[in-house]
Amino acid sequence: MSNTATTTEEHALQALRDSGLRLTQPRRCIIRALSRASEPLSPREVYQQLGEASCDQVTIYRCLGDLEQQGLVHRHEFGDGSTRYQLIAPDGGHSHYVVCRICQHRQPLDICPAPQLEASAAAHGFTGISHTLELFGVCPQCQQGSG
Amino acid sequence: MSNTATTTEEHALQALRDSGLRLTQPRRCIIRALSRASEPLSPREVYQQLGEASCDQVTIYRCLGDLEQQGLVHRHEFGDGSTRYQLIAPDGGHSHYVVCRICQHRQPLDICPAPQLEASAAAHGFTGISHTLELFGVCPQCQQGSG
DNA sequence: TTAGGTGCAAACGGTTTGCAATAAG
DNA sequence: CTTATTGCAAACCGTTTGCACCTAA
Repeated sequence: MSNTATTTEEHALQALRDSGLRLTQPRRCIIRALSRASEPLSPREVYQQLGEASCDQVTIYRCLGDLEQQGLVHRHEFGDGSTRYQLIAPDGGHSHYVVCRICQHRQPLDICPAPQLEASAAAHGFTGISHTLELFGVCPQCQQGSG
Repeated sequence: MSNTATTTEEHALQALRDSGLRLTQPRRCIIRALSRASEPLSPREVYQQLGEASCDQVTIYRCLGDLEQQGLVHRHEFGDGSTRYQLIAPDGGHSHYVVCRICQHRQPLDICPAPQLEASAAAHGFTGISHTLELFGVCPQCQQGSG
């Protein structure tokens, strides 16, 4: 897992600098936490990851908001009441999931209809397009358990 | 706008009956409010629509939850802090929107990658699949104002 | 008759806001 | 130096919960 040309983390840091936002300690830590996560993280989860490098939860909310506005993170709404964020790769890469309605288990999928969607939105004159996409269903295990 | 074979409203009422849920006054009114709306409605908006046929807001939350569980409404998360619901047509029809990040204006789109998505989720053994999909961007008018 | 549904009031919990103190550039 | 950013405390507000009463079937 050594870094390639430009890691997702480096990309985010550089983009922050370029956008004129200050590269503060909390922001570095939050970006690092996101980059190390294997799944999208909620503000609370980021907070828990931080440990000693901790900062106030409010700072996390604000930072994640900034990152989203800069198009550096992808937002997920898994329907459990809290928003989660995932660092977007330099090439725009991100994930989508199917969430089990019963046990909340998340299965990442290998699809993203983004191009098609963005074309449709662009046709109406919209720019700077992003999206949110989640699937919900009942996972194999929970199907057994309940009939 | 006279009704065809089966209106979306009738379909929902029948489905509720079939599922064993009781056809109460509040549920009828809420379904009617949804069927008359030209856009997805939040619990609060449903409440405001009801007028004299009013019921408690808590009842609306519960009813919308039931309808979603029965797969009769499509859930939308426009990112403004409240969930919105849209009655699903007998043929499964529903909409997706691009929401302007600046003025919150919503533009309905004519696309839905559902089949592709569901196939992907089904490949992982999930059943009873539904989805949530929203696009975000800057609308033509707001581009002029700030650009 | 009898579950399932509803209303009311109160609790919950994620997120936002105001403002003084702090640190990045 | 200057201004963006942070931390703390408190407010916000959509949503959920507990429980007694009501009503569809």
